[in-house]
Formats: sequence, C-alpha cells, structure tokens
Amino acid sequence: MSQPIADHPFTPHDHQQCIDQAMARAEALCRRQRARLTPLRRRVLELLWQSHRPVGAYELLEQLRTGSRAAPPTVYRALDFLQRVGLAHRLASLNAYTGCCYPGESHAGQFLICRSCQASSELSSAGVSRSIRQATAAAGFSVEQQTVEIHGLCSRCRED
Amino acid sequence: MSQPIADHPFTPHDHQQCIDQAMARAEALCRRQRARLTPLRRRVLELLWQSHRPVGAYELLEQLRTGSRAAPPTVYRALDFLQRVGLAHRLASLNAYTGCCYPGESHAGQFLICRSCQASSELSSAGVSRSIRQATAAAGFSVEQQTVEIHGLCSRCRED
DNA sequence: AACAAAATGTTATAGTGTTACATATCACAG
DNA sequence: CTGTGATATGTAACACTATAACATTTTGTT
Repeated sequence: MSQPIADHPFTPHDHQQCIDQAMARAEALCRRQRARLTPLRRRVLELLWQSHRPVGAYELLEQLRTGSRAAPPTVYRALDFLQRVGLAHRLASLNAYTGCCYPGESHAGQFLICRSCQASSELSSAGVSRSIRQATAAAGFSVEQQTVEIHGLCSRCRED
Repeated sequence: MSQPIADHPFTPHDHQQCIDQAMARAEALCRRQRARLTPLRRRVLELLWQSHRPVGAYELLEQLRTGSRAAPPTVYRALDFLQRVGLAHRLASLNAYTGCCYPGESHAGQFLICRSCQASSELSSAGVSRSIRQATAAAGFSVEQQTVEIHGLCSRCRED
C-alpha cells in the first residue's frame, strides 16, 4: 500500500502539498481508468481538498456558485463521480464529503472525526478490517461495504 | 454481558418473543432510571420492534397516524428519548432507527445490515471495539462515539 | 388545589438528496 | 472532417429527513 495523501491531518503540515498531491494522483487515476475529470469535477475535488474538514453538498454548491450558476444535481453528480472512481468518500454520520487519501487502492473507508476542529482523518487499518471480517464471518454475513466513523477528540484538540 | 434480545435476527425465530422481551426490558430499564415510558414512547418502541428492519421516522409517523394525528416532532422526540435512555439506535447510513438489543448495557453500536432482506443485526464485538481503540490510540485520538455499519448479505439471503 | 417540570400538539421551515427532461459536449466511426 | 451515440451538464420541480418556536396538556410534588 502506498503512502496516504495526508498522513497526519490533525497536525500542522504543508497543506498545499496535500492539495497538489491529491490533484496529481486524481489526474493519474482518471487517465488510467479512462474516466473524465472534467473542469467541474476537478473544481469540486479541489474544493473538497481545501481542508481536512468534510464538506456538505450545499456548502460546495455555494462555492461553485461564485462565477457560475449551479443547482443541486450539479454538485451531487460530481460527488457521485468522485466516489465512483474512488477519489472521495461520503461520511454518513455527517452528511458530508471528503477527499480520499488512498485513491486507486481498494480500502474500506474508516474515519476519525474530531468534534472540536472538525477535521477528519482516513484510516486504513488492517486490524479493524480484519476484526470486522472475523466478527461478521462468525455470523455468516458477507461484507460489501463498511461504514466506520469514529467521533472524538484529535490529539491536537486534546491538548487545549 | 447479558443475552442480547435478538441473537440471530437473520434466521427464523419466534419474533413475538423478541417483542415481549424488548418491552419487558424497556419497562424495567425505565423504572430503574426513573424515565417515563409514556404511551406514545411505548408505542414507538413497539413499532420499532415489529421486525428487525430499521424503520424511517416518517414511516413510524404514518403508523402513528392511524387513530391519532401526529406531526414530525412527535416521532422525533420519542426517538430522541429512546436513544437517550438506550432503547434505540439511529443508523446513519440508512437514516433509520432500530430497537436496541442490549438495553441498559454500555456498548458501542455495531450493525450488520442485509441489503436483500433489509434486516439488521446489532453486534457487540469486543474484538472490533478493541481494534478500533488500538488503531485510534496510535493516532492519539480519544473516541467518544462509534458508528460502525456493515452492509452486505446475511447468511439466509446468501443461500437464495 | 397550586405550582413547576415534563411531555405533547401545531405550524412553519431548514437541510439533504433525487427525478425528469432539456441542452450541450465529447469520442469515435465512417 | 462530420454525423451519431454516449456522456456530461443545465434547469425546474419535488421528495425525504429533521428541527425551531411557541402553545397546550399532563404529571409529579407540595
């Protein structure tokens, strides 16, 4: 498994580097998959990567509207595309969306979400996946999709 | 940890027994906590336990309306109460609610949800909790609430 | 019986997401 | 090139989920 885009989103870092890397890997991924990263979809992905805080669809919509007009389906379709090709995730417990830190790699989305700074960090913990598989296998259940969203306080916010 | 109310919700069972046990344990829990299980709240809890399929708030509302009138806040307040005292859970990935199988016991809600029969099963896997704690501790994150919702196919639906 | 607290009723509205259909853009075969 | 089908976007209306604000009723306690 290669390096995640943001290894420690809760700690200070050069965020422009996250953005640059995310966009570069998105370009590469779409080229490989022959998926069309149109200007609109690219713009939405850039908006998602403005910070590590998951963003609501209507918040994205507001930002899209500076310059052009846009209606809900516009942003939802872009988000659908980004999720389909594996560039973004939806966080069900927040009704919000975030850029994927492991683009192009099969992984179960597992998220830490800080209630103080609202940033989220995407995990890809083999241990968590394994224990889930074990617990479900015991019940004869075949897993197709995992929603693992852990709310709490990040290391940085715990200090304050 | 005592017996869950429904051990194997995906397999055929005497469901009336689930209902009876759920209501009995709810009565007992509310008595202990000096919480008021009013007729309305009781009715909503009974509706939740009609099956193992999580139910949307507006679906509950429809059923409440047979006989009396009711508006959204009515059902949402009842659901808030049931969640507060630990008799029900909200499934974020479904926008739906379900009766709690471990009433009165502190536990992280972990759910298996079958996309075919739509039933859900509440786990309380120490292994999953532990692996989550381990993965988060490594990141210095303090967990306050877990959302673990696993979608897939239950043993019964896999056979068909 | 009187009061305060808790629960419920009522109306309106906020927030999130989809349907349906029209228009525009793109990729590719001819 | 250029027509054609597939893909993407625009637009308007609407469905679903949840909450706010305030009035009224019920309950538990003095």
